[in-house]
Amino acid sequence: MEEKLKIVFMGTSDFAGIVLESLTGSPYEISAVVTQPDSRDKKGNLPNPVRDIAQKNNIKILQPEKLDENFTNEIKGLRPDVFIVASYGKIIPEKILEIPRMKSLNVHASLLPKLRGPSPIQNSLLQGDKETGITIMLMDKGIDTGDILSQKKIAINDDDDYITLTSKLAVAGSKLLLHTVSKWINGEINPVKQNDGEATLCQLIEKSDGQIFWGKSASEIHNTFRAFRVWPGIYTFWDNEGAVKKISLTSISAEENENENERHLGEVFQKEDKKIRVKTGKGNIIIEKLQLEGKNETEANSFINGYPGFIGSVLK
RNA sequence: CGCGGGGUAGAGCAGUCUGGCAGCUCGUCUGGCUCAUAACCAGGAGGUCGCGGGUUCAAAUCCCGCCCCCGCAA
Repeated sequence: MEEKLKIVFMGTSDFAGIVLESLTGSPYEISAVVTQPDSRDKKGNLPNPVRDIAQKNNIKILQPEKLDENFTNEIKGLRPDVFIVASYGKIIPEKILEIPRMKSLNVHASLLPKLRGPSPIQNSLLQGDKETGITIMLMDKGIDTGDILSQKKIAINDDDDYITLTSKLAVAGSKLLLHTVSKWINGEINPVKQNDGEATLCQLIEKSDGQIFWGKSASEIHNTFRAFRVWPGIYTFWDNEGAVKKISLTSISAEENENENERHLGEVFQKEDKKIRVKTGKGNIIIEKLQLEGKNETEANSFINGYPGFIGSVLK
């Protein structure tokens, strides 16, 4: 009888949560889950699906502040056969990656070498791509530069946003991972080097990336909205009779082929159908729901009942 | 003690500083008008002004305590 394969899982996001969930149903043993420390908030802890799923399945949870020597020794003590990493959120030192005899596998949400880095899902949406995918690869000291074990393409629909695309990718990624792991441990896969010449990089997303530039086209702004659906969202500034307030747009659509030449960029207006529109560099954005700073999210039509001056103002 | 905005009719808001009839826009109901509308006209219903206490002839408004929602920062 051979022993069960011992996995240590490392991950933090929603994407990682779905992958972990599928591993809990696999024939392998999950020795421990490593995830980011909980960030605290006045209103309670930020959700961490990985932590929650591990808790539910009675899996040991490690939330180290630093991936230092103490942590390295703790992991060594678990004698893992393989690491599985899915958007952990920190760069993992080579010393740790080298611990398992069957190496460290990463589930990355792009078709590598395209979109290496921490935000592949958002960036595929930002670029308006029609297709992305999942790559399972071996981890090395570079960022998403390791040899590829398997890949699967996923179509992006026009109505996909960060939430739906993450879910699609995670579900497909989970399947591909289980498949790949079983072949990998049986020595049935030859890793393939990445073509570095075709590589593209994506950056960590910052809150300020969510600010809208009205000079961009409606479809570019809408792509930003799709990409930043969960975080950081998209926002703009409204001068309400001298008081400049931040407004988050929480539901919008794009109207690419309309052109209101006589209006300013960022000007808010209505047409016969009463929808709230904003002029952009190319086409209009229709605002369906929004949230004024300090207030709850509201329907755009309700908002203008209370703030009729919104129509005709110019957003910055 | 991190900084700040807010809770008033089903929805969105004004009114609070300076106490004095509970307001606006939308929705809703009734009737009218129109070839027609997310249009227009007339009329109506709908409120423990977040909760508790205090001051006052009089409190949405001033004072004290509490609850809840949200933005920023981390």
